[in-house]
Amino acid sequence: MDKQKYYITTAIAYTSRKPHIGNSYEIVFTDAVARLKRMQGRDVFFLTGTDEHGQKIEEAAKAEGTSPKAYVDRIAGEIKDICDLLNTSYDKFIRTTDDYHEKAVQKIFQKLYDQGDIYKAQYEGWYCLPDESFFTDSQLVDGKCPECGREVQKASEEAYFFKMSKYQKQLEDHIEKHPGFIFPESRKKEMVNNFLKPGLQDLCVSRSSFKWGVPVPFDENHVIYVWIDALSNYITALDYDVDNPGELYKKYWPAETHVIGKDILRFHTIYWPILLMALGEPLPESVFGHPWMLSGEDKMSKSRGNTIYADDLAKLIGVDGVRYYMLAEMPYANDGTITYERVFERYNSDLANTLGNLVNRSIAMTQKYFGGTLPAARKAEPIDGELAAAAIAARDGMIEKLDAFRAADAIDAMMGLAKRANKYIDETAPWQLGKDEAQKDRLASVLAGLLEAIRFLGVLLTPLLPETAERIFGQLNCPPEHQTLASIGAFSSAPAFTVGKPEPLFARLDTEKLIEELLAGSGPAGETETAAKPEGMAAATACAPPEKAEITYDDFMKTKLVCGEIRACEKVEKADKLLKLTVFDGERERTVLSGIAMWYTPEALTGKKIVLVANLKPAKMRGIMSEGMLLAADGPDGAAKVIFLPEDLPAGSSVH
RNA sequence: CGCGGGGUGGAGCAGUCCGGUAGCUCGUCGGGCUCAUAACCCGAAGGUCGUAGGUUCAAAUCCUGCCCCCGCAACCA
Repeated sequence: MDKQKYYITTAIAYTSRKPHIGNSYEIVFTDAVARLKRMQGRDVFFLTGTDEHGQKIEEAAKAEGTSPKAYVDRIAGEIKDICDLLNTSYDKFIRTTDDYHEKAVQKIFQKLYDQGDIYKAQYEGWYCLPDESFFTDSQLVDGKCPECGREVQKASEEAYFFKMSKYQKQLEDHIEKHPGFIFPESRKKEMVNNFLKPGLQDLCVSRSSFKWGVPVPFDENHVIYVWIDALSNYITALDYDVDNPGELYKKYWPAETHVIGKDILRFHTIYWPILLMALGEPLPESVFGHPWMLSGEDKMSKSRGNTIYADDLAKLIGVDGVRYYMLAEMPYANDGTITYERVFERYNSDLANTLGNLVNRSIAMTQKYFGGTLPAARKAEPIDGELAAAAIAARDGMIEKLDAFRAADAIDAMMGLAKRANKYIDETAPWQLGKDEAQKDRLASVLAGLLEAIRFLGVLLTPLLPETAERIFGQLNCPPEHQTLASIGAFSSAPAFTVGKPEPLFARLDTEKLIEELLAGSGPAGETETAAKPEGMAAATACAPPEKAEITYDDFMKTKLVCGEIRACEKVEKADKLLKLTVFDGERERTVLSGIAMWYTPEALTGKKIVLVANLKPAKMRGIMSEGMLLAADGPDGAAKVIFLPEDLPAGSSVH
C-alpha cells in the first residue's frame, strides 16, 4: 500500500534582498513539521523557493546597473544558501523565473481569460486633457477635474481583471465548512471580517507599468502581476498544466498545509483559493499564518540597525543553536522576539546545560564504570518507572504539539524528559553505586535507563535539530533501526550499544563577552552591507522602490516648493494618522491632508510655517481632497518630524 | 461604536472554553552533590492574576463598565 502523501509549502521568498532571520524562521518551522511527517511514515513533498518578478526588482537591478535576471540569480542564490545552511529538507526549490513555471502560468492566465474569469477592464474613468490626468469617479470634485476644475471626458485605461466576486459565495461556504482552513483562529476572523464580509473587489492581475514579469500571452503590453504568477508556484512546482497536469500534481495536490507569514494571509486565503476554484482544482487543506519574529520591540529593518541574519548567528551558536531558538522561542499566534541576550541565554541553559550536559555525563559514566558497554545483569527499582513515564510523556507531548504546529510547546515537552533524566541521576547517584562492587547490576540498570532516555531524546530531536540528533546517535553508537519513531514505542532498557567517546554537544557561551563584542561592533553578527526588510508578496502592495533612481536637476525642479502657513488644523475623523490642514500658500488657502496625527496635535501646528509641495496632483483621502503635501523627515524611532520654516518668512516664498 | 488578540511574581509565557491549592522557563538568594560543559539536584523570596463593579458558598477563570498594549482593516502623496 502506498504511503499517505503530505504536501507542505513555505511562501516563496521575494528576491529583492537578502533575507534576515525573521524571514528564515518560516522555512525552519516548516522543515520541522516536514521531518516529523516523514518520520511518521508520510510521503512528504516539501516545497520552497523564490518569487522573482516585479517592479521593485526591476528597479533594484537598474540601480545596481545590472539586469533583473542577474540580480535575481544572485539573491536567489543567497536565499537558497541560507535554506541549505539551516539544514532544511525541502524537496524542491522553485523559482518563478524557471522556464516551466512561466509557461504554466501563461497557460493558466490564458485559460482564465478564455473562460471569462479574466477580462480586459474597461477601467472607466475621467480624463482631463489640459492636465493630462486620469481620475476615477470618486476623485472628481462636483464632476469636474479636481486639479483645475475644468470639464473632464470619459476615458479608459486598460488592465486585466479577475472576477473575484463571482466566487465569493463559494469561498465563504468553503471557509465555513472547513473550520481548519485558516488558522490560527484569530487570523481567520481578520480575513472574514475585513475582506469577505465587506465584499470582494475584482482583482487587477496585470501591469503595464513595468516589464519584468511573465508576459500576458496574448497581449505583449502587459505582464502578469504577482498574484497569478507567485501563487501558482504551489502547483506549477508539481508540473501542473491546465490541459495535462503532471504525475507529481496528481499525486500531491491538494497541499495539506501552506505555511506563510501573517502578512500575506489574505493572498493565500482569498485570492489563491478563488484562483483554484476558477481552475476547477481542489483547495489546500489548511493555511497557517505564522507570527513574526521581531528584533527587540520592532520589526527588523536596516534603518533601525537591528537586523540579524541567520548565517551570522550560526557562526556564533551553530545551525542547531539557531534552529533551536526559532522553534523554542516563537509563540504560536503572537509575535516573538529575538535579542542576542535571549539567544545566548536560551542556548546556554537549554542546549548546553540541560541537554548537552545530560548526554555528556551519562555517556562519560558509561565509559568510566563499564568501559562503554553495559553488562546484561540489571536490577530495576520503582524509581525507574518515573523516568520511563517521563519518556513516554515527552514522546506523546512532543508529537502532539508539533502535529498541531506548536513548535515551542513541542520543545517544552521534549525538554521535560531531559530535565527528568538529570533529576534521575541525582536520585540514583550512580557515582555512589560505582563505589560498591555489589551494586554493579543496579548501576548498569540506572545507566541503561539514562541511555534509553537519551535515545528517546535523539529521536524526538530529529525533526527539530537533525544535526544534534545525529551527533547523539553517533555518541550512543545507536544503529539506524533504533533511531525511528517506531523504535520508541516503548521505554525498554536500551539495547546494549557500546557507546562512543563523550563529546560535548554544545559548548557553553561566554554571554557577557559575546555581548560586549557585539556592542563594540567587532562580532561576526554586526551589520553587513546588504539591507533587509520583511518583504515577500507583501511587496506587491507597497509602491516605494527600494532605491531611488538618479534624477536630473530638471527633474527635481519640476516640484514647486513654497513656504506655507498653517492657518487651521484638525484631526480627520475615523483615521488614525490623518490631519486636515488649511494652508495659505501666499495666494489662496488650500486643504492639505497629512499622515502625522500620531506625532503632532493640531494646536502644535497651527500658525507654523512649513514647506509645501504646491504642484502635487490632488488626491482624495478619506473622502477629502488634499491639495498638496508638507515635507517631513523620518526620525530614528520612525516618528515624522515636520520641517518648519522661520516664523518671519512670508507665505508663498519659493523653496529650492 | 470597523474587526480581532492581549494585560498573571524582575523578564518571557501557561492556566481562562468545563469557576474551588496561581504553574513553567530564565533571573535572584540559600543549601546539596561531585558523574558532568563553573554544569546537575533541592529549597526560599517575590504575584490582592490591568482596573471598578456584579453573579456565586467560592472568580485569574463567568457578566458589565473603564484604562492600557498589539494585530488586521482604513489610512499614511
